[in-house]
Amino acid sequence: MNSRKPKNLVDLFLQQKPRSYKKGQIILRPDDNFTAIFYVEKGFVKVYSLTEAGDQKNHIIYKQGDIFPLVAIFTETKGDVFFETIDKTLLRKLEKDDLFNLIKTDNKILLEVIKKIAAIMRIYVARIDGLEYTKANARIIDHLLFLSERFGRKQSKKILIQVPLTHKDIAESTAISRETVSREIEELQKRKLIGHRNKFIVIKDIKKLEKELIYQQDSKKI
Amino acid sequence: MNSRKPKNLVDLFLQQKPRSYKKGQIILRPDDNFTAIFYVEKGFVKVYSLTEAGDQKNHIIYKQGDIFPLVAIFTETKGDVFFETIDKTLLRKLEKDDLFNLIKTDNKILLEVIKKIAAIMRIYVARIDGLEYTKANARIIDHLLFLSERFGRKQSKKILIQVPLTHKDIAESTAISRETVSREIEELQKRKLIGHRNKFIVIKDIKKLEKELIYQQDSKKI
DNA sequence: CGCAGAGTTGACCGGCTTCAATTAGAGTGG
DNA sequence: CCACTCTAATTGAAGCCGGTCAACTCTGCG
Repeated sequence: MNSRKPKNLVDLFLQQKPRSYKKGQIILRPDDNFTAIFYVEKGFVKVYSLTEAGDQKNHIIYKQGDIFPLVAIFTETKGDVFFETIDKTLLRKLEKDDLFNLIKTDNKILLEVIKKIAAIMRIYVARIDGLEYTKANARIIDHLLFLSERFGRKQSKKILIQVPLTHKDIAESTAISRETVSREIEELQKRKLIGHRNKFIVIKDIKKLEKELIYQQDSKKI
Repeated sequence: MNSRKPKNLVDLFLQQKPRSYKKGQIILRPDDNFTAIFYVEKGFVKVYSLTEAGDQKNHIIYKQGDIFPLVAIFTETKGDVFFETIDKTLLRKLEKDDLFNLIKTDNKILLEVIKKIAAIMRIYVARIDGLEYTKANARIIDHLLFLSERFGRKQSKKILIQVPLTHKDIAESTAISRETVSREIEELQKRKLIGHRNKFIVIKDIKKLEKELIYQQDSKKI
């Protein structure tokens, strides 16, 4: 660990040496020792678990500025999750002990950590909420809105979702079959609510999409 | 706020005056100002959002030792969630500013806060993972296992899930209709995997239940 | 005692998974 | 740079899981 005292959390990570990964590399697996913490400088890291049948269940995708793992580091329990890059990615790695030694004395950085964790927690809440839509198309639309908030970049009236995603990824994030995802996505494209620009999904009309979600969702009562 | 310097986080909360609530009272709603943080001394607080159709979507149930809200307090964003007691409950309330003033100087307590948050985050991860089972009975079985880990109390070979839950609650936590929950629960009772002791669910054979989950789940490949 | 909410049960049917058979596309190595 | 391979996506058809509706029972509580 570099000896210069870091100004803030990001500064601390940037003192570490950069590690570059290509797409599809596993950074951490369940049987690893979770003694280090990573900072995403560039790229994307997908977190998922596996069913006994071998199907993936995607939890979250970390992007630039995020740190991981959080649960394993701060609870001493390790989960059954894999961390895998889904694009060319640049990480910084810091030994857990080094971070803990620092935050024991540096209160400002500890508060930064807490805010990062809370921000990720907000994502998790949104994921749970989205997964609780009972209809497949509501779940997909909600997920698209979720993605546009987390990875979206506004371009005039449209929103470009700047993360490389396959229909398979979306299926594994929403508990829907891949085929149904394809069909629903195509339907939304036909209706000009979404589109795509070289591999990325584009939200063409977010207002309409939000209204669609309200309309689509199950209404047992009324 | 009491002037004596608290030894730890729980101690700090116990310095506040106790507030008792009966079942079904709403502690916080989306339009409230989230300027205070609560500690659960006794009882249970359910967190949920509403669909536009008025259906509840349950996120998590806080129990003794937990603190809330977390996301709203540490990210300055407020969600669309309700906090409601589901039993006779005792809470301690602390103004956000008081907590922040303390943790600015008391590093030990801040670290305690981070660990509490990480522990809750672990729950959220488990919830996401459970909601990503595509089959209803897998989702229910997983949820029962989840509940037994979070609220279970071992009694000889059985596990008593000590939290008052209705089938409706389970339905709203798993994105399954209430009728289907009833049918699946009954099936599991018939097969002696679960039972009930005065309003609480009892896991009679957790090993079998775990195996059932493996067996039930979708296996597209092989 | 009566009402409201929770749970039960049966029947129906439709949304989504599953299976299968191609097509398209992306990544790899000579 | 092109051929080869593997994964992703498309499309159609069939069948079933589970949502929905309805009618009824049960339970707790004021």
